[in-house]
Amino acid sequence: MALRYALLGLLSERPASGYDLAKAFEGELGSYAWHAGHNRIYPELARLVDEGLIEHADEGARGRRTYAVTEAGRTELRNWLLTPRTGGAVRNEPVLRLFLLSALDPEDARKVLRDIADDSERQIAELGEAMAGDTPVSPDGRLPFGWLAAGYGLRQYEASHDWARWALGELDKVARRSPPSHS
Amino acid sequence: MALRYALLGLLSERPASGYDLAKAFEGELGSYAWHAGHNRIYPELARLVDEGLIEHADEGARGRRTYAVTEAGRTELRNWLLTPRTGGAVRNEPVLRLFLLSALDPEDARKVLRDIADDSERQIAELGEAMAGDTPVSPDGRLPFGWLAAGYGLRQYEASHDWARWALGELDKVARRSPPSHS
DNA sequence: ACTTTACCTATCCAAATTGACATATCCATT
DNA sequence: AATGGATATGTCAATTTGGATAGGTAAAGT
Repeated sequence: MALRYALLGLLSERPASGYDLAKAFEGELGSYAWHAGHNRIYPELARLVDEGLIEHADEGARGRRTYAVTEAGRTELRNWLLTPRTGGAVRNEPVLRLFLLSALDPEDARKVLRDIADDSERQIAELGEAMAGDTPVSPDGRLPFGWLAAGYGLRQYEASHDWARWALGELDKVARRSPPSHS
Repeated sequence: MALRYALLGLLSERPASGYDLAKAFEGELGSYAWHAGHNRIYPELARLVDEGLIEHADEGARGRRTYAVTEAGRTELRNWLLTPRTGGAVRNEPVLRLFLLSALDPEDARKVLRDIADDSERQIAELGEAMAGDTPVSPDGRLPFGWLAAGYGLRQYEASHDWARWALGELDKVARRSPPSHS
């Protein structure tokens, strides 16, 4: 039930076709928040049109059809965003991996943690570069889509990095207290 | 396809019944990483037994049946954890909300951001308390389940908190540059 | 002794989701 | 003019999922 709001949100930034929307889900949005392929997008767009939350806006080349949010759609999205949801659906494989890390023996866990630390470091560098410079301005007094999200991503990666290094330290502590069996 | 690994992971900590496992998913594991109800757990346990990844361990009162991981299951879990997966399934409603925040006008966005800041502050206090004290030790040289995860959660909330306050600042900046229309 | 509560496993069905398949157009290169 | 790649929309069967429902046992309270 969250896909529809993702679509409404994307369309509220600017009108787009199903294809455009599918592209959007391949970026950070799809990697960190919610993913959907075109096979789910097209049917959902049809439903949204039925319900009057979006409307057919334009026709382009190759059968391209762009959609735009209606006033009703904007209201629906706003209501959803302003209603604090307790316990929305969470299904996050990367985080599940972290939860299960204790199932590995310390050596293996260390390897995974080092990978996480390296990876997050890389992402931090990338995002930091992308966010360098001044706050971008939008003519309508809003921050551009993605700017806030990028800031969030950056902080998440920093947190992951910190955590991985801390966890490595914790493993070391435990190792010192109860050294490996071959001793 | 990740549920099975969650189950293998939980069972590798200690043998448990389907009921126990369902309970485990109601805690932090289910809130932040992956959720499953008993209606999915029982069939999956049956499949895992079929495939020889877990085995029937014990029979208790009230028809209680506990399962334990087999050597094959342990290997399967280890392989999964050590194989860095690019783009595992992510479906995270709370984060989606953050991505869509730019769709709100600044006033509404501020309200949401303040809620996030308040909420994360509360969570930080809770988790910080839970983690106070020394690193817990396990007899087998492993960190107990949940300790690493709790550390991760704490850092995530701190990142959320930072982010929300930063985002509020960004909104202020934009507001100063292009003041509200009623001016 | 009786009742309530927690424990414990199980299945059914509608809805959601995925992966694979299908089709067609436009554009750039050769 | 032919080829190939990116654009673009759709469908369908098989699986996964979630909500509801069902039925039973042990322990604890009264």
